[in-house]
Amino acid sequence: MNERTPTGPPQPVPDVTHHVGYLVKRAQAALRAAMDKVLRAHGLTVPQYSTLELLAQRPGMSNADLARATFVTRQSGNVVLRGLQDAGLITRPATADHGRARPTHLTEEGHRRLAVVQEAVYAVEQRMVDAIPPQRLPTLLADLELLATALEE
Amino acid sequence: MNERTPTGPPQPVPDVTHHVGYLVKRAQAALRAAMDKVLRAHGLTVPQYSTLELLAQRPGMSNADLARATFVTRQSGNVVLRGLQDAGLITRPATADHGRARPTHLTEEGHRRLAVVQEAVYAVEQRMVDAIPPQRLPTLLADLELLATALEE
DNA sequence: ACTTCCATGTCAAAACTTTGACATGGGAGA
DNA sequence: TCTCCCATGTCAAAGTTTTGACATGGAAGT
Repeated sequence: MNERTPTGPPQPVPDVTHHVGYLVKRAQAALRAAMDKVLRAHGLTVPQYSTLELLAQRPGMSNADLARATFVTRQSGNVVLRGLQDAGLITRPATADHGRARPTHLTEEGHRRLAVVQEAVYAVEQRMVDAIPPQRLPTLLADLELLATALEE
Repeated sequence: MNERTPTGPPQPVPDVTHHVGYLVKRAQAALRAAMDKVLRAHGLTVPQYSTLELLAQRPGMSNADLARATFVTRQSGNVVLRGLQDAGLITRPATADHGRARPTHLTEEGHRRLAVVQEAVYAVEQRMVDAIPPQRLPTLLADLELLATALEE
């Protein structure tokens, strides 16, 4: 074992459940469950909601853009868009004006549905924000971004 | 808009990609991709690895225990265990000694495979740890746990 | 002892996601 | 201009996960 360190004060052994990776996974699983729960009441899935939210802020994103931003494949993104289109929440031009990318936009109904759902979803976000000491929140956001970029490069 | 605040110094508008929820999702997606990449080389999936890791630290966990700990359903857990059993990495008694729960254990081969894979996986964990200023790491871990528990209750 | 309730294991079907493949449009560089 | 390369959209198949349902073993309370 370790020769230098005498048996110090009782410290919990850092098992897997205290690793960064496990905690990130756990937080995400809890988030997913909470979002699923509130979205189901409005007949939307998490990827569908995420897509609406992104389109509200950056209208004209293509399927490939949205897929990257929601962390799924283009093929999955396509399924999501089809569902939203069938529900009348988004529109896509039948023909691409430039390249193959077809810019997507929210319909009036899409904006309305999003506004309604946002109340519920933001409440979930708020539960997270409220759980963190206010002065630590900016640091937490920065650190989460550091984790992501460290793994993405 | 906001009447009190005069236009201050240039601050980035907090769009969706800066919300806690989005960043947690992004970090987890990056983690998943990184883990998949290193595990694929060893012929294991992420749930399979997670299961091995948990069993190494807490031998005798049942399928239901493992499913909860790896954030999947019992049914998915069952598939994972079947795969590991077929690969000879774990053993499950054919009959339950108490209740219906069948305690699972690593085989010798399971321990060996885990030891090999751990090197690669811990390198991924280390990339995350290295990205965070050391004095902030304990706080980050604590905050991730706060996020999770806030959503779980 | 009996009933009720809960957790577990498992089967089958449905839903969702990814992998693999291919065609098309456009830009970069010879 | 022409060729090569890359990104996009989409189809089909495979793989994975969840939803739903059911049977069984034990524990708690009556």
